[in-house]
Amino acid sequence: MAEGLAILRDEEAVGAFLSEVERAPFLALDTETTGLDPHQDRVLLLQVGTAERQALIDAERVGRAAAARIFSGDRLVVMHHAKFDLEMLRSLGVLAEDALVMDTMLNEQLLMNGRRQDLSHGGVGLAVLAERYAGMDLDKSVREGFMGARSLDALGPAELRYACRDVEATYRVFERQLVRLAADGLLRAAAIEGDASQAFADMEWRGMPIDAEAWRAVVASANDGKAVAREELDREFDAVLSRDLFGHTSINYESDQEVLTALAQLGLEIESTRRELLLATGHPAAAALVRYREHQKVVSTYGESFLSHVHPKTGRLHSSFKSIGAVTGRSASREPNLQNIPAGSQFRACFRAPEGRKLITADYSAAELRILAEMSRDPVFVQTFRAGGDLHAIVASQVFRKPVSKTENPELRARAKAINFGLAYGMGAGGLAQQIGASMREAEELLERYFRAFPAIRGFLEDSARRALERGYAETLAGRRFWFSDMDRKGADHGQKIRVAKNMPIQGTNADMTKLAMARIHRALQREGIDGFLVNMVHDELVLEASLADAERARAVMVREMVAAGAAFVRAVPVEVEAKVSDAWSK
DNA sequence: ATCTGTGGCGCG
DNA sequence: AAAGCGCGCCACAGAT
Repeated sequence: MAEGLAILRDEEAVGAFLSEVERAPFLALDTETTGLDPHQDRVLLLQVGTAERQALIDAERVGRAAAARIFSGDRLVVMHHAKFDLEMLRSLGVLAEDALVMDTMLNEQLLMNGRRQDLSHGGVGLAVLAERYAGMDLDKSVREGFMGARSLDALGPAELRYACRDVEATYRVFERQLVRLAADGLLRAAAIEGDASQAFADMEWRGMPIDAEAWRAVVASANDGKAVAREELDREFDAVLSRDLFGHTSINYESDQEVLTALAQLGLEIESTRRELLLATGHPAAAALVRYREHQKVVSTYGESFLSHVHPKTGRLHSSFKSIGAVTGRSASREPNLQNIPAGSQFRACFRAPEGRKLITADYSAAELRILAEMSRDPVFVQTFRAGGDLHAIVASQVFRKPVSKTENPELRARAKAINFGLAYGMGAGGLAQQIGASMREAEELLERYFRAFPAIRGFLEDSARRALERGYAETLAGRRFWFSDMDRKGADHGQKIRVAKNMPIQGTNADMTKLAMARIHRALQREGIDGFLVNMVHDELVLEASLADAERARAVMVREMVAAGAAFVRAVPVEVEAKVSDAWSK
């Protein structure tokens, strides 16, 4: 790495280096930046190379051109936490649309999923992997030197050597990971994750548009509702509350302890303050508490603190998406979480496209049940989806022995929907009884009727879960795996493992297809020159912002690519996507 | 004054 | 309330 200490500052030098390493099967890439915010901070250094040879590139002078060359053709570029580097490069104007990307961090998560407790953060850092796979010691203390640096001149020889070591480490780690990924059948999942990291990077960088004023109005009205609910609560609890000089009650309704005590004084002995138990008492005080809680939840979680995440430069919400956020393979969103915005509420309407633009919402219809149909090949499930029938309604009419449709006995359809999901994931008769407010005996009978109507469902779920426990892992249709080692170590009981074994392949396959869809949409929009980009993903739903002129084309791309991504895994039944062009995020 | 675990609840 | 799965955020409670 002798030449590594010189910084390349022109395109010819970059070109010369790249031709020297063009025979390498892939390149490792890393960046050093002035900070973590792609909208405020800059890329100083771009490091690229192999295990033997690395180049340091002056990012501000030739970063964009260098990146264009690095990401050209179908070269494989490997990064550790690629989303971060891609997002920082995105702010340099680098699109990397043809890039073939792999991510050593996501690879490690795939390899360790369920095998190590600490997989979420510390356990997959580059320094840890460098040590684990290549016996390299990445001196962490040098790394701090980069963060304060405002320019390349501030970087001394130690920092530059360190920058080269990161590339070397990434390269060596990936070489070793490849062998393990292949051995565990994880190459396809790794490819999906790598592809999706580009879409996630762009999505985070773009951000979700929000109308903060409209949002504040919704919060204000929730605040009013909370105040009213509070007065109502005070009236209900009047007999057991003490008041101060001003007549204010001193009870803290956020404290479960205090609430339980007050309820007991009213003669309501319940084991917890969960909504379900409160409502079951049928007492007006409990009902008032539930109403208060709803407002409280809205005001606290979706109140002013939510708006603190609006970016000062862009005015948008740049949530941080963790591609592998759950052991099933699902992603997670934070700061803010854009995946738990109240549905069918005023809040979703506050996510509005800017002037002259549109938001397009597209979601898979009954994704998990179609996946279950694919996996089980249950004849009734398969036939129903092929015929375009209403599965929940059919379940309801079979189980309740009454005609059910959107118009006839619709409440039974809603119950059947809950049953469908619950039973598919291992809910027992007890859970079902509670869910639908039936007796244990009735629930047992319903359950029996359900599984008689869909003979292959129970058999499939039980067989596949048993096989998963035998071999030690569950897996999705893309080959993503979840090992039971952590659960075993933690002493999880058999039933819990069985339920995870039933659910993970289904939920995880849904994640596989949505991520594949994201990657395909991201690429297609760029290839077709459409003015549109992803702004949110909620497990089986994608939200895209597009110009007015391109909205229809963008919608068509979404539907086409989501269906294609779904069809990569689900073949026995059609994959259906509902998409809608609108001014705001809605279903 | 801060950290960590837990209960409760928003979403799919 | 241990028994349907997966998350993140808020507030409280008990700890340091």
